Amino acid sequence: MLNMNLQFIEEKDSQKTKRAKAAQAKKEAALHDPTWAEVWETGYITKTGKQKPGILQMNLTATDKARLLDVKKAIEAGEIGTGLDSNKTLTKTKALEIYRGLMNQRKTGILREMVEKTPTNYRLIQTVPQLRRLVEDLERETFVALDTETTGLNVYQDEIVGLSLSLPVADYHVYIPVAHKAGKQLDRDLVLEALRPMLTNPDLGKVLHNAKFDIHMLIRHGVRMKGLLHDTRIAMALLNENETSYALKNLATKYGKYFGFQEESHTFDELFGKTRFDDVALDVALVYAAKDTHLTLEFYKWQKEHLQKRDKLLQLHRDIENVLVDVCVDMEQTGLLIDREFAAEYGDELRAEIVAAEAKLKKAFGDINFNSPSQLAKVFYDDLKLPDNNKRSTDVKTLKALQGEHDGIKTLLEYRGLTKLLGTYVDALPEKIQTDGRLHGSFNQVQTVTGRFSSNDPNLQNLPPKARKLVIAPKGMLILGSDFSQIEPRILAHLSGDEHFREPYLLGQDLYSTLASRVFKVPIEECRDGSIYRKKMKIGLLAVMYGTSMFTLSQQLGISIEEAQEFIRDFFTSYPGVHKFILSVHESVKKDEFVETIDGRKRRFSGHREQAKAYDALARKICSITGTAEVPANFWKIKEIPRALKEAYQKVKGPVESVRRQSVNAIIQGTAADVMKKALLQVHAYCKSKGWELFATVHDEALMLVSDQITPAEVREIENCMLSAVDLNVPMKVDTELMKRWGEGIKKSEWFNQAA
DNA sequence: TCCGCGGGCCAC
DNA sequence: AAACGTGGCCCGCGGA
Repeated sequence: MLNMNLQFIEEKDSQKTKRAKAAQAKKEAALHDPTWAEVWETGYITKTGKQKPGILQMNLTATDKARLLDVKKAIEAGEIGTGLDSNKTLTKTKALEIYRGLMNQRKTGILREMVEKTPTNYRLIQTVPQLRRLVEDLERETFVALDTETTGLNVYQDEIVGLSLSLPVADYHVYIPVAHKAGKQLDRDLVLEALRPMLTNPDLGKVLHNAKFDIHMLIRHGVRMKGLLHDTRIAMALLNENETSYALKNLATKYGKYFGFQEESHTFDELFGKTRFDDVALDVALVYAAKDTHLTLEFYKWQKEHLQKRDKLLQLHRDIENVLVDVCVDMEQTGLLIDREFAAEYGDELRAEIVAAEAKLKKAFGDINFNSPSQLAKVFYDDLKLPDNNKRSTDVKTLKALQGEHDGIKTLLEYRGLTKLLGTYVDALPEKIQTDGRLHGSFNQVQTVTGRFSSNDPNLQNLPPKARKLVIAPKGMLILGSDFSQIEPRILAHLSGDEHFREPYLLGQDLYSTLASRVFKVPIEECRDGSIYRKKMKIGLLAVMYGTSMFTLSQQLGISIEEAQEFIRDFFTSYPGVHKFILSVHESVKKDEFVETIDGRKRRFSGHREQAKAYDALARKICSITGTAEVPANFWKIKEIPRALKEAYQKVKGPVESVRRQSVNAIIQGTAADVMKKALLQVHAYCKSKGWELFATVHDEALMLVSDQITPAEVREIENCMLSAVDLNVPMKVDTELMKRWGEGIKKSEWFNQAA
């Protein structure tokens, strides 16, 4: 209920939905764009300069559309002139030119106004006495807000040019310039040394927005910050995982009215664009930077109130996410050692194979760019007249189906694999190596709606086995990877409480074999590892957990839709607790418009209640006509159902079923993410005590660098760290591998056997 | 030259 | 008529 009074509940579209929506929007914009017509009013000018009346049919990007509306408003308000005679029509080019001028005019105006309105308790620290006074005042604080301004965003290369601090007790906000190109200021090292006791004091709480960045920057200048109290970016992600932007200024613009910041806040980009912060004049820098920590401080107080009203979320924040920041920083600092020689050789090898494949492809398909789907589609479906099924797709699935039609397709598939491996991994990874010789990817603990980690620049969570081989352990060290075995099915077993589903885990039997034997009603001997029953069951369970449609399942299993339906029916009959659990999630998300993990992480689905009610009502109506318990899969073909009813049902079916799939998945995936985060905290602490280092996490796996003298007992310790994060009503299992080179892991038992 | 988008594809 | 959850990166392509 508490969620209702806040504007937290917004739905962020998945990448897939976003793409679909964008495509649709583009289509519509291309057909008819009244916005543009409004701006032009009298018509439009064609490329050749001819003026035409009527509505312009032009494909406008959403950005341009917004810009033109902005220009229109500004002209009407007299903010800016068009510079045109009144009888002339505005061209698109001219309108965008006016827009640029308008932006510059506004920017200058905003900055001037900001400086003029600098609050009296915003202060520049430019002299030693001022700094000394600041340090004295800091001693009376229990927490402060902190931020760094830098030359750029690369935490391994860029530098701090200033620090801002907000002092709640002393009630003032400072900016300490240390490396601006102009203006009176103190030396960076001197300032950092003066602040070091305070920065490294774990008992003085620090409040930051996106603390990871500033902690990295401070490490770069030799200071390891301690005492992170609250990260407003992380807290915001917990309070609303659907937020479209987590930039502080955007959040302030949206939520500032709740904590005393009425006016619009402008992002760095809006105000400074590509200007480096050390080029910014000090009076401007003060008002911009001090406002940052001022905002952060007030935002923190406001967020704290809301967290305190939500026990579980507060705990999740305090005990998991907040303390995880340091783990994340360490993980990124450790980075990965890349075998450059191996990468170079492997790259050459791949390049040779690609050249050979290209020659074959040229013979088969002509001199086109084989990386271009549009050029390939032209050759396949226009020239060679291959069956296109109205899709003209060139993806792997389609190509595999077409393999029999043309000899060159097999080569194209090989070529795809080779170029993907080379371009995305083998060539790309070494290029990201920083000056310290290590590859430092970024791990983000609050970038996903479910609570999983994401990774980027480069993404270390999607390296295929062949690319993992580029990563090696430094001398005297080994790579150790521990992963939770079947964590998501185990969580489903726990949450559903299904006796039969839990049984194999309690008895230490193979889950998929047991499931297969029960569902397919065949002896367990026929369902062992490698059997077709077990394989099908694995796909089937994924379908159950993620709510796959019968169509997709039938495709994946190579059976008819009816057989797929029967399979799922049999599964639910065999495991009624699982069925009950899934239905109960559907019910609760319909009632609450959110679901939560065991640790209280929420995923919210705004507006679902309404749609789910409509969907259920329409489904009942259809069922009353067909006389069935559920809407038949082939309802479109049933003549007795009125067309309008079919259409109304179809319209809500997609979104409602999508939310249902997402909600079941969010609980399972999100709980697994919570478990992994707790495990990382334990593993990190243990590694630190040993002088070892965590360097990555891949959803259900923790990867670390350990001594090559590691003992079996120490491996058990690590596994126990992982297991201590789990509290389910079925046992958890952790598998550990050791290796010199990632992707060449050897099970711990074999590793120690062979060493002995 | 840079940007955004779409198709495609890698991981769990 | 549309068809499975969570992510990020590469390339081509069209537009500024």
